[in-house]
Amino acid sequence: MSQGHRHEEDCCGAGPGDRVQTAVQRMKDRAMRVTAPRLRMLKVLAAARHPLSAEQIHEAAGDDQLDLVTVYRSLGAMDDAGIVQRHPLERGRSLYALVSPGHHHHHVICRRCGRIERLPGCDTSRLEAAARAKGFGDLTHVMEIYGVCPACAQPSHA
Amino acid sequence: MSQGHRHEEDCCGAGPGDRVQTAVQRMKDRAMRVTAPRLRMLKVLAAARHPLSAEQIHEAAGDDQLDLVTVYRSLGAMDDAGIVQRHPLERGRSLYALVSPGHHHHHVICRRCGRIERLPGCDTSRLEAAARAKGFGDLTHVMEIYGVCPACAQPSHA
DNA sequence: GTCCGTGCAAATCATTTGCACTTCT
DNA sequence: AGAAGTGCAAATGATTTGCACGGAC
Repeated sequence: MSQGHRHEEDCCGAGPGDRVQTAVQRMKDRAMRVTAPRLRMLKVLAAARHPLSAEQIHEAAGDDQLDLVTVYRSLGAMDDAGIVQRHPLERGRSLYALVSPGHHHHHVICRRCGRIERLPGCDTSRLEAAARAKGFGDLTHVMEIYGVCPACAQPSHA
Repeated sequence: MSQGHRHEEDCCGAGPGDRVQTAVQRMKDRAMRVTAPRLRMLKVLAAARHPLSAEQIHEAAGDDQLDLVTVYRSLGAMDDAGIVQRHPLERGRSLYALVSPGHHHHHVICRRCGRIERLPGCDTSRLEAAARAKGFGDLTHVMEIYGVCPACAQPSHA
């Protein structure tokens, strides 16, 4: 999961700082405590250009600065609060990303190297409508596309 | 990863027995061995009207008739062969279902009671096209919708 | 001062792997 | 015969929980 891309922010609007502030505000609204470990996590999440695993967040935040268990617990709380979005994926792993309202999207994940890229948009409305028609409510969805990225598809790579 | 469409009759009127036979044939084509444990699993899968967990398959096939490990290993092999479709879901669990060519679909899963219902169709073509445009190949996708089913939404149920 | 959040250790749980043995083909 | 499949035990790896302490409000 290492490649030295350095892209500040891709497209629209809010920089990392703003996103942290927004998240902090939402935590306060929810009567959640804003602690040093959580701020570290938020900074990491705000700077990330794609979803991260708990382990990656732990490491990026300085693994000696906060416990992995705390990362899991805080991510759980933030997920419940709608501050981060959890992306459950194959083999029981999950990735987490700060929620950007109005920027719902999904990803392609390379089956071999784990590289992740964002895909624009989401076509689930029809399926969600069908689910709603069956009487289901409070809908959310999980969706990831898996494939082999260009680099890994290179014959020389085999 | 190719699916050879051959009999149209499989599509519309296939009973459990037919589905087992189709799966057996595909296993033979792939030089996979058709063994007693695998036949048991196929019968269970063919009779199911929704995806099952490895544990459920193990139990339904007679937990003393085959080992849980065998269930996992065979499901893995059948998944690779495109005979069963694996539905990875939250918390590291997976469900498996016999593949019905031409009947690709997804499900709604009740977050509270685990009830599963089939939803018609799949709208991922646009996203897969986007992934392909980014150079990714050999695409597959994971997608499940989560919600609260009518029964669990009942106030009296709380 | 209260609670929520944290750290550390130990526990879970679904799934995987090593190895020797059995059984298809 | 020989490879593929199986069973049992033990390992893995991500995530979770128990409990006592510490810090945010």
